[in-house]
Amino acid sequence: MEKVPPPQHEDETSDALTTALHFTSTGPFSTMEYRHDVGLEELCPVCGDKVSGYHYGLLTCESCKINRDAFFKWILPFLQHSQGFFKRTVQNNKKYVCAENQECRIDKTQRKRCAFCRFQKCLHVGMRLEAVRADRMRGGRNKFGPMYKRDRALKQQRKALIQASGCRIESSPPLVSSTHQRDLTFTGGLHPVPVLHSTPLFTAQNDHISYQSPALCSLLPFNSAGATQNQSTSFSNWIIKSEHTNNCASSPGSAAGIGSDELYSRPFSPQGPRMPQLVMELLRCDSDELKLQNKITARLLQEQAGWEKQGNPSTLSLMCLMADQTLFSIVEWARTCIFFKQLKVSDQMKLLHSCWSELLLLDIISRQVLYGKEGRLLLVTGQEMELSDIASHAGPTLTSLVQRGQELVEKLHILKVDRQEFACIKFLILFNPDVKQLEDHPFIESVQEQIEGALLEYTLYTSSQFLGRFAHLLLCLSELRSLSNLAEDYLYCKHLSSEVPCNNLLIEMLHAKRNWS
DNA sequence: GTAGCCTTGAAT
DNA sequence: ATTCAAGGCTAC
Repeated sequence: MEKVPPPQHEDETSDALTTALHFTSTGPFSTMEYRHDVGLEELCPVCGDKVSGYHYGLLTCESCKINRDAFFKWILPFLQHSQGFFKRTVQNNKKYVCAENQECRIDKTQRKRCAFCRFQKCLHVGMRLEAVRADRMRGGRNKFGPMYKRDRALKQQRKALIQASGCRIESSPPLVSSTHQRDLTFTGGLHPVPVLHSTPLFTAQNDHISYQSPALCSLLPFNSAGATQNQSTSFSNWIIKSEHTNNCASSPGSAAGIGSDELYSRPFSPQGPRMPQLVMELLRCDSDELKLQNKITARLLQEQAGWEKQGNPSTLSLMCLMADQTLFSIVEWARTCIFFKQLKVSDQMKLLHSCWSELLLLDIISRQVLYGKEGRLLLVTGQEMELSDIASHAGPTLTSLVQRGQELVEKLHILKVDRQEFACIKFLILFNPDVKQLEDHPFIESVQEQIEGALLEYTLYTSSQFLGRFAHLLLCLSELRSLSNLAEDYLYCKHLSSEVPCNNLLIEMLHAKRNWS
């Protein structure tokens, strides 16, 4: 569906960004200085054979590249209504069926044995449907060019990190145990409620606070560079106070832009990978979970007073109000966090408009992974819902969304993703260089690269199988993106049928993104 | 059907 | 002019 590839910004940068960009524009792993053969010694993620180059979105071997045709025969039954290329292939409409349990092992020697599982694996590792040309035109370049370029730069960086550390993949011991924190309880004074609207959530108090659609720009400081820690921003009837207890806004490195020299200068100590300081800096930008819980609970308590007039809202409406409040906290996090507050408000808005739903979803998912219990949904207020209850009350779309969300939570849980990694992932989502018409594109790209580097280094530091882990995290990121798109579509439908509260930030963001693209 | 090699052609 | 990831060809 994509029309135009994002423009390449490799020109020299303005003074304000010089420090931050120094690392990527002149450093040893500049995106402009990769060698052509970077990564070619890698193994095909589908079957483990030697890769022959980038094919349909990632480095694979020639054999798995060629198998796109069979892949399309497999996918065809699901795309009967598409036209063009698929119509031409329709006479070969051969349906692949797995003779086993759709979980055949795919490797170099066995890859021919099950076409179904092979192509499922192609999909799973990230081969891109869109890279196959409907018109079968040969040669030329496609929109994946910049992506391949970034990937190469990252691989080069990774290789250099490994060389610098002198460590081998199989000999790197886990240096730090998982930082899972499952000892925290958030039940507080609130009781778990199986289905929200069956029980009053909060005891009513205070006056009803109504609000009109607060524009995102009113949440952002007029001059982002001048944002201070305790600045109050008012909009409509809300007063939002920045109550961050972290020191990210006032830390010495972040005020005028973190220079890579400070945070990311020496990839490794001679002994091996070290804890990247940048990761700790990103973590410091996170607000405390308990404080967030109290703040959002308090706001919802105020809201509740207004409900008595119209009767209790539906569970879905309540969830939207909660999501709306969480969105406020996400915007607050963004506008005070490192790197982002250096951006112009216009770029800040573009980035937030593009990724709000991913951040929101990540917030929910990370809460389940870090603090949740199996089979239950832990809300931002600290309350819990039975997932089976949600499933029994939800329609097929929401049920499948929840199901996929649960699967992602499970994946991240098995990976034992910790707060540090979630903090990095949040930044990776926020600093998306593929967002259109960014004024400070080079800066945003450089932040993205720094964060990727830091996350990679962190996984090196904490995991014995770091390469797989890093790749897994990035895979989860793409699943998160597709889930958030589905969630947006779902929400939009519910909005059109007036089943969710309007005039809030959530709906405003929903509209803004649709108008934008 | 598979997979190694070939041709193509927009972007650089 | 070069690059390199598309699609094509064909021996197996």
